[in-house]
Amino acid sequence: MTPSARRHISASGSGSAYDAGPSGGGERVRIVDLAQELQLSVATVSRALNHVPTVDDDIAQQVRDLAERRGYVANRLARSLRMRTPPFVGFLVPDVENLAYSIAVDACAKYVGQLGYQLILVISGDDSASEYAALRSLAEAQVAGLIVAPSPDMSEESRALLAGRSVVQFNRDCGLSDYTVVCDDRPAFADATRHLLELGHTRFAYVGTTDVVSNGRDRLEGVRGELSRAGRRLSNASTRLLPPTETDGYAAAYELFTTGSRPTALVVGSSNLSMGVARAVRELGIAIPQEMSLVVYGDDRWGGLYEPGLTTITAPYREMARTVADIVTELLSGGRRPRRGPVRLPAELVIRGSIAPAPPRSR
Amino acid sequence: MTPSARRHISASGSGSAYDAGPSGGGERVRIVDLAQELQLSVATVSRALNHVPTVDDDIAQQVRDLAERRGYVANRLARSLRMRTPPFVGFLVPDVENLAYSIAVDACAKYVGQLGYQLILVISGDDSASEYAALRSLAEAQVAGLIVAPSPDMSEESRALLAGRSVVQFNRDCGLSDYTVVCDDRPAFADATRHLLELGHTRFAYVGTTDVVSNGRDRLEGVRGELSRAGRRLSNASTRLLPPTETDGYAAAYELFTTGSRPTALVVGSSNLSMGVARAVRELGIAIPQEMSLVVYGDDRWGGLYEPGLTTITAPYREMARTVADIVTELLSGGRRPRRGPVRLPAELVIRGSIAPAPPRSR
DNA sequence: TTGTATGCGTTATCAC
DNA sequence: GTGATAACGCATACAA
Repeated sequence: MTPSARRHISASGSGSAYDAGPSGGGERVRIVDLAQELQLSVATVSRALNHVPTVDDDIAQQVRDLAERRGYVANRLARSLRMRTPPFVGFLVPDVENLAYSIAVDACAKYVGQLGYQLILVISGDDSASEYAALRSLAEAQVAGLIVAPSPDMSEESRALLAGRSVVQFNRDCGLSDYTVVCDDRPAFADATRHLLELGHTRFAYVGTTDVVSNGRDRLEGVRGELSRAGRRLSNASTRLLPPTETDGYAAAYELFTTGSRPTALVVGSSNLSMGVARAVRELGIAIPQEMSLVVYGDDRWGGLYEPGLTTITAPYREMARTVADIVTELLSGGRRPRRGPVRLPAELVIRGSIAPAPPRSR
Repeated sequence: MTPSARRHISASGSGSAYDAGPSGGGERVRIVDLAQELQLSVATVSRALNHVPTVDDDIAQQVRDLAERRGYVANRLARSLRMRTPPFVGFLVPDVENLAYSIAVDACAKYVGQLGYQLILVISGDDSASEYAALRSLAEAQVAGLIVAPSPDMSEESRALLAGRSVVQFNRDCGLSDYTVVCDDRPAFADATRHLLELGHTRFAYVGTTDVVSNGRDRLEGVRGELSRAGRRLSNASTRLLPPTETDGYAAAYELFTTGSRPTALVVGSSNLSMGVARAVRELGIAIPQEMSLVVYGDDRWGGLYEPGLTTITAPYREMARTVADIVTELLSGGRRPRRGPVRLPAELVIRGSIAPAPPRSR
């Protein structure tokens, strides 16, 4: 019995359209099957399929025709094992709902696809144990390169897993690689603060994420720095650093608005937090911008919908995505290495009606 | 020379931290390397690594310790080739920026990860050629199952590629599989229309996507059906079916608002279109809801921010994601097959201030 | 131009 | 309890 004989066991009277192959056979067709049917060696078939020029034109055409008819699909796992060239690129993100990540993942999946790679997406949930598991599974898949948006507290084991591989850091710089694409938030937050100062505000508050991640730190420092240049400072009571969730933002804002003297200017340093803050604002019936000026962070697409419009600090999502995709592309295509060092793309401040002069009686 | 001897060529004085392995070696360590170092056979090492009980406890521990020390990472491609059990699940989406898809992708990546699979993400861009290429690459990766949000005009070749595989349709039903998770938009669109009718509106307009996809059709039919029950109909002039992009929405709305008699009630049937429409509304200074009532579709997170709030029809994204992840999970774990037939989750109508009685002088 | 034989890293089937 | 050895599907060095 030939090695492939046992393959041809499937019945002709196949079941539903979903569980039968193109020719009615459930089993995948391999090179050896084609070779047998054409009375050729696997080597010749392989060469024909790969357009190796030494193979006879007629034979080659025959092979490719048969391959098409029989619905032959190459096994990339086997090919990759033999060629020692992995077909995958990994992308690790905390979550893919975040617009920054979804746009970047989208761009990278398209780009690497054009290069013949495929993108394996893994989610860390910003949890260091899940992150390690995710990275390990990427390593097991022999990824040719990986894009990593590290969690704030990446473990040593995780870092070790990354050693010796082509990695590009995205959105967060944790010193894992020479290749990094981040958003430079600081100037935009400083600008926003300066605007608020010029509008006469004195009671500032900031709601942002924990400052161990570089982004969180930068945003907070943007506000703090500009305040201190004006001889002011952010009190601890009016600085809230939280996990980036809607509910945390809501809770923090609610408390901020209902205890002590209410701030007249509030800057929010995260997209999810912004949504929670907005909910608290609306629920408490706080008039924007008459009673309070508000600067939020994140997706700008809805900010312009209603009057007075929402002043928004927004990351250059598309540009970040394009940049990281370009770097990965260059890294993979093996040509000249991309320029080393972090690429810092400035965030943009979009001013709309949600900021206004401080109310007269403030302080 | 032993097979592995040529491996140990890397120098001790390694370069930067990013291009050296944990032990300073750039080469990956394989089972045979561990076996040689411990003077064992590859079989024993493999068994120890896989916790096969027949192996001596001491030996097993030794092996696992060494594996850890040397940073051994299994090659899943080789394992999968041998075991004939693919480690991947594929997910095909038109784009991953769309909230419905990003949430579903997120959920599925997490779920399949827990089952030891990894998710390969491919993007079709709603283009049938890219879609075919994407599906083919998934087939080449030998995916154990795949989740597909088909493009409106999926080609025959693409369908053939899907035959014989476990597939779950997501968000769009194109008759590719018994397993389908979609949003039932029709009732919500009908509800919205009924509200608008009760508010005395007579000049309706609808801006939606081309109706060849079931979703687009359902949404339009929800509006049309309710109008006809009230003895009214949507004129062709006030029905715009377009590709789902912000710019298309803007252009269509702009034209709708500036030519002929302006509608007093507008329903939008797509998230991207909604953003374009909103931009046109604001740019033309149309007062909502005084001059026009507006119902949009999509992400509801920002709709409640400002007064009067945005009446929104929103898909149950989380529930859809959870459902599709559950089905895939059941399909993969090979237990009892999930219940066949499409799962239709109803869209939700969130009523806010953007709808109001029709202005007095209308018709 | 084509066929034979070998190996990619792993697991499984046999002996021992 | 352990060790040779053969496969998994594919690509290539070498022989013919």
